[in-house]
Amino acid sequence: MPSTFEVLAEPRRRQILDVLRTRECSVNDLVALVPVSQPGMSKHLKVLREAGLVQVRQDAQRRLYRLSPEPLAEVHEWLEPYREVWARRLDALERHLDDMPD
Amino acid sequence: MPSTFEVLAEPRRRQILDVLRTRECSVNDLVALVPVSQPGMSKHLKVLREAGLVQVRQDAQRRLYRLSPEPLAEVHEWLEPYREVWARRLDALERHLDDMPD
DNA sequence: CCGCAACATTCCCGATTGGTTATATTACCG
DNA sequence: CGGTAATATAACCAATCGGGAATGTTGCGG
Repeated sequence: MPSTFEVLAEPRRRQILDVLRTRECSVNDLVALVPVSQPGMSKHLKVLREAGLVQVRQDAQRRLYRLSPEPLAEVHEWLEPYREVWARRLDALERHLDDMPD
Repeated sequence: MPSTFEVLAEPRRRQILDVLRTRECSVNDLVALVPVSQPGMSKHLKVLREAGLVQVRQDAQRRLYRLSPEPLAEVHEWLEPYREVWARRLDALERHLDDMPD
């Protein structure tokens, strides 16, 4: 069972999420927008589903996929201590620049 | 050339970064802390180096690695629009709960 | 300048991954 | 109920990846 990080490693999966972020889509819609075959799209969507990053809703013959962003919180939280590090670095840089006469 | 996302997909590489976040380390230090052989560690460090996530400094025979968090900003920025989505969802949930009589 | 200690590289392996083609499956519509 | 549109699954392939053993490389210390 791949982690959210591994699921996001695939550029096309991120691209799929970028589309679903703005609107619900059928599989065919996504195939038209992302350069991948239909079976390939179904595979990616399965990975995204199992990671909890998308949800499906049936509409006649179509399946409408929509974003389910909760698992992204894990990534956000992993990143948090690093944000502190780079904020500290920016502070130090600013103080250093303030000390420069020119 | 792998993206930051792909580099972070590896659990052990995240583990390495977690260590380097708090202190500068030699390769041997890291081998003692992360379950991987020394050649394996050198490989991971190479990937991290080429991604700009760590920097090296030579100290006698040792090489001291330290975190270089800047590339993580890319991940942070990709995540940003999604934070808005899940913030909206939490707001909606709260409003909904406030509307419930019980 | 020799020998060791610390790392990096090479080589090889099994496993996984992403992709496509071909083939189910499913649900509507006439 | 038969056909078709939409999607999923199966089967297969090439490429990549992570891992370890063996082997280079480099820089110090005596």
